[in-house]
Amino acid sequence: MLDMNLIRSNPEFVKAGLEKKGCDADIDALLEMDQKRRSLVTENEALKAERNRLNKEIPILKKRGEDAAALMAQLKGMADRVKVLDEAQNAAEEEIRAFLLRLPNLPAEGVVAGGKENNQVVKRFGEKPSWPFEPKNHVELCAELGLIDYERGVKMGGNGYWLYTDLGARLEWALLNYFITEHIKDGYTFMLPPHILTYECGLTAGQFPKFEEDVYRLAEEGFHFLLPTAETALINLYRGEILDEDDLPRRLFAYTPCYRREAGSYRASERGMVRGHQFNKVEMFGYTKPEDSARMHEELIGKACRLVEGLGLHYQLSKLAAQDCSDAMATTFDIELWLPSMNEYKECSSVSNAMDYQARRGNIRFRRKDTKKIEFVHTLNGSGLATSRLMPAIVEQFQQGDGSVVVPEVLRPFLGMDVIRRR
RNA sequence: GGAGAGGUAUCGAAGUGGUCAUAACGGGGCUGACUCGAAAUCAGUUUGUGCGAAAGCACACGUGGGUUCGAAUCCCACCCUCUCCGCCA
Repeated sequence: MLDMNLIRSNPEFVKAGLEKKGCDADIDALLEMDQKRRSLVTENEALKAERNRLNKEIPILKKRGEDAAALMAQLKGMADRVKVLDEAQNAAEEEIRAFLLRLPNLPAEGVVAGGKENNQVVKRFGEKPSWPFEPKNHVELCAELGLIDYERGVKMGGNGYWLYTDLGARLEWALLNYFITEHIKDGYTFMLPPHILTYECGLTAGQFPKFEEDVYRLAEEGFHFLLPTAETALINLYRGEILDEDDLPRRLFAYTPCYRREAGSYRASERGMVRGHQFNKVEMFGYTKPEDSARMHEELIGKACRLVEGLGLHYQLSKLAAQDCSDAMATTFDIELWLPSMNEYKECSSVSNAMDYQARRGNIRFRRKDTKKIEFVHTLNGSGLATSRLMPAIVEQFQQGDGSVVVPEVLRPFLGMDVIRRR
């Protein structure tokens, strides 16, 4: 959520930022609503002050045994007017809130305009592998090596699901273990949150109201949904709380499956595990003071890069253009893995700084020790990492002529083998 | 699922229609006094949001409505927590 004070005091700056994000919301209309609201508040509060003053006289009159009927009749008239003003004020506030909840975050300084085509590759690691034989794609490799059972996965979950079998399950688990171990080494705190969340969680994260249709909603009274990422849970850890300055920064990570409807199927172009309705992810999450969020963003990007580098995979790091960042984020860097069969780089991590956007939605604040002032925290998140594109990248990039796949060294202790072979 | 209890500041908790909700009482925190220092003791202090240039005003007793001149208090709906019983991994 954007700061109404900022919109009021610097509308041109806000408009320019929103335009960069591809949002054409009518800010002048919002300013008008705000003006209307404030004049209602002024009128209403003056009336209430007068009412409160007069009301205090009633018990005094009564105690003296005097007749308060005339005063009460006068106050009755005021009460009716207050009721009308209250309703108008509530309606105006609700209108503004609904408007603000749909506005995306402003892009951070230095984020370029435009969409995907303007993303900038800021770093490359490794090289595209080449082979003296015809390389296979990951669907073939995973099937042949018995890592994934696509058909039976679909039998269980329908289109968009797969089943990790035996070594595939163990490889997946080894990846997760590797990430978790590294995060613990870095002093991050491990969390296992609920997978079913309330509507309020999605609202705070910035996913609702816009993307209500993109999550799996449970058919029951109220609104509960399966989390699309652990970020949605972790952003709600301190919702509505005022933290001590000493509590910051907070460095967290969580493992959860992620459930996404992915309406509008990409299946034809994205085979295998590149896009599914359920995938595993370890998510890093940070809470900081405003002045520290840029530094933590660097830290999270560095951590995500190191995890991929540890696996020895060729990737590129991209700084996203404004319209490729999701709504809630001010700036985002993606780690994109090379998938030889697709001749494309595919995202396996997205590391973002939401600044105070999510904190405002969830009212997450902290108190400065010296001034005692309360401010919104900054929140950051990043995959560290999502596995569903790692396994394809690993089997494709590390395949050998005999159909086997060399296991990255860092996974060997967890998997207990050096090479995955056909059996 | 059944029965009961309850949601008031940083914590415990009083307050069942009025003129002290920043809110009794107690604890904690902070500041000061006393002390070589600490403990103990004493005194003071300790919510957030909105509107406003400011003074100040308004709002908030789980949430949303209702009754009333006036609601923490009465009525309705919803949310949450705890205890006991049942069921279950």
